[in-house]
Amino acid sequence: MSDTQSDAGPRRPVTLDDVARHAGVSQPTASRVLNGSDRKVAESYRKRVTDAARELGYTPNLAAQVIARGSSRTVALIISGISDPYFSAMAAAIMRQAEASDLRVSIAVTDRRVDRELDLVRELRGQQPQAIILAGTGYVDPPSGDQLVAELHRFEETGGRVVLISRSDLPFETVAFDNHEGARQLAAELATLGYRRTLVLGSATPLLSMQQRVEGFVAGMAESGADGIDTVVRHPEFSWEGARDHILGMDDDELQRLQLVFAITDDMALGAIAGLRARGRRIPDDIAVAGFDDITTLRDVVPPLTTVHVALDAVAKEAIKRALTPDGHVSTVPAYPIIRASTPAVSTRQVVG
Amino acid sequence: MSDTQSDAGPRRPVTLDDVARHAGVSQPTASRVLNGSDRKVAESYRKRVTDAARELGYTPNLAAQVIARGSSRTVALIISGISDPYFSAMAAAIMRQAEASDLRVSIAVTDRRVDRELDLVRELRGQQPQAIILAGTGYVDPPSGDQLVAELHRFEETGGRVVLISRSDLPFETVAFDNHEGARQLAAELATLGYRRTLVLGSATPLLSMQQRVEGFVAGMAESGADGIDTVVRHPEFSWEGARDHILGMDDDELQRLQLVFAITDDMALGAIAGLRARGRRIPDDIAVAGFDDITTLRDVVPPLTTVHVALDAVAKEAIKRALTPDGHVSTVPAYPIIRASTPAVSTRQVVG
DNA sequence: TTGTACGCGTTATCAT
DNA sequence: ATGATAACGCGTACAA
Repeated sequence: MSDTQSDAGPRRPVTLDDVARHAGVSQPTASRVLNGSDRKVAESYRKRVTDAARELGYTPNLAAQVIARGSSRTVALIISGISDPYFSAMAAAIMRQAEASDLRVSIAVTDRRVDRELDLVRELRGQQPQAIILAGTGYVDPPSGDQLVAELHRFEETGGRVVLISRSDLPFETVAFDNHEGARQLAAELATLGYRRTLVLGSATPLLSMQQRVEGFVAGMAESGADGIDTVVRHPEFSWEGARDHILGMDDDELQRLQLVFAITDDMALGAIAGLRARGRRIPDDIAVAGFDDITTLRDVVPPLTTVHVALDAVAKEAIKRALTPDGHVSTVPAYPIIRASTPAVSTRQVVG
Repeated sequence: MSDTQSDAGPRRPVTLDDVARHAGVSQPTASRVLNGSDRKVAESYRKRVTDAARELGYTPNLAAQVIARGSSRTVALIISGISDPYFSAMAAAIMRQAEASDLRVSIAVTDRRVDRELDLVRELRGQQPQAIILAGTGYVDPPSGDQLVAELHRFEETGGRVVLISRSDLPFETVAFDNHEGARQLAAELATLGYRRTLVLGSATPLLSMQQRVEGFVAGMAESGADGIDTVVRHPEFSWEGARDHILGMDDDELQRLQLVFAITDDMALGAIAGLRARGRRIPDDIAVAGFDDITTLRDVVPPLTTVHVALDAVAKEAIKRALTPDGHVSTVPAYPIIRASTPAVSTRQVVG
């Protein structure tokens, strides 16, 4: 009461105690009115407290609540990046779903650095989140896998939940989309369209879900039973640039005889297109291209890119559900191919060069 | 020591106390070793503590640290969305810079709902962050502006910092990029290229920075002094769809005589292109298009889109710097036009229709 | 250098 | 229904 509104240096934030005193009630009562769930407070008191809170501009100190309660209505999301259209869509979907369940999301980014993942889990564990969601990268042969598992187990032991998205490499609840099956179906459809000689652009970084896409595609092509199936798999750097550079560095003859490039992500497919164009190939007239993910960016790409669609909203919804209440073990969200103009039927296509 | 590793239900997380006891030292000593900055602890003790911590899998309870310290090495970022390529790039840049300063970033999304902004500030204030960074939307005539300002002031009074990005509508530290000047220069260059009859797609939502882009562009065109300058400004919904739909709904005659569409964001420019193509116009043969932001997506767009580039990294760096130590009041990061193939010189262009 | 004691803002337990 | 009082996990004077 003694300090004026003037700029008297950083003041202490308004606490529940201040509110209680201002309202002439005890601190627990104020707590019950403002934050507690059981509302057994007389109307007259209730009003005085809410008024005081508004007047003083009270905001509950979240940290204090977490400490006192022991839980935190927060989920921690560990994701490889956020500028990438795919991951940002994933993050957005998760935040949307989380908000619907009145959950805060704290995002941590690994930037594809393997060891960061372990550090982040350790750090996030300190936030006492309801759950830790690991989305994105999942290495085929996790370098610090044991430690990561140990850390996550500790988190589970203290009541936290661990949810994996698109990576079944660790022994925790997993929400997967069917990378293998999606790629397999895509290959099947493309084979039907007449494609035979394909370059598959995989990932130099050994990511499990990406490997599944490669394998699914190769299997789909093989299963088609068509004659002359010829699928070459390469593993450039896992990025737009990596795909483009690989195309740029290709042998001219090899490029010439190719009918189709399938990249394991749309991002790489777009990089491949950039490379192909730089080498004077027209799409789809000279060569067809297909990707995976069905990112939003595709709406602005010409020609429309054939890809595999993943229902990110469904994934996010399931992930948040799992984060709140444990379910079975692995659930799979379907992924299905969408054929667009970048892969027309081969028969109707001019044979060039 | 008495409990086994077995699944005996959710255990209590390991606390500093546990570590201290396990190491046979006092709790403050453990604190000094693991978290404190002054390292006046005997080497023998130090080792015992770190060993115990590792063995037990100790992680500091962040909430408790925040409470005890009163500060939090966290900045809160309030942003309109995260799936949008522009905002996700902004968020990514800020996270990158923050990490370099050993700061956590907690992201909150408004989804363009006006009132959310106020709610979020209130809520985030409870996290006791070092700073609150408001990026993105800034309304010309803020609906709940006074309350927002009051809330932010309270935050500042308690030692927090407020940093605005690209919106000088509120009386706080601001990192702006020169929307007006960038758009003005763009218009000047386009006028030089021979463009006269332009449709400007602004925003139905009254966003200050967007208004500046419109005004800058209009001014730039007018200042060119060229004959026949004819600039029409429209305000469709502020989105890809809004821009596309506006084009789709345009009068045929009006569309016919246009030479150029300038949209205040690349996102809208791409929507406009979609609309123009749906109406059978080729770009840039029939009509030219320019945007603003220079989002990453543009690398995959054909023809390459003329736009205004903003150095987001510089913006983010400045914002984080301000978040840590107050500076002047407003600093401006330059924005400069990049002419690409979507706006060729008019003289070299076929006059169609 | 190390330990004791207390405070941070909140919720929860228990009398009243 | 309300108010003392004790946690929660950690940092930090202060004393030893």
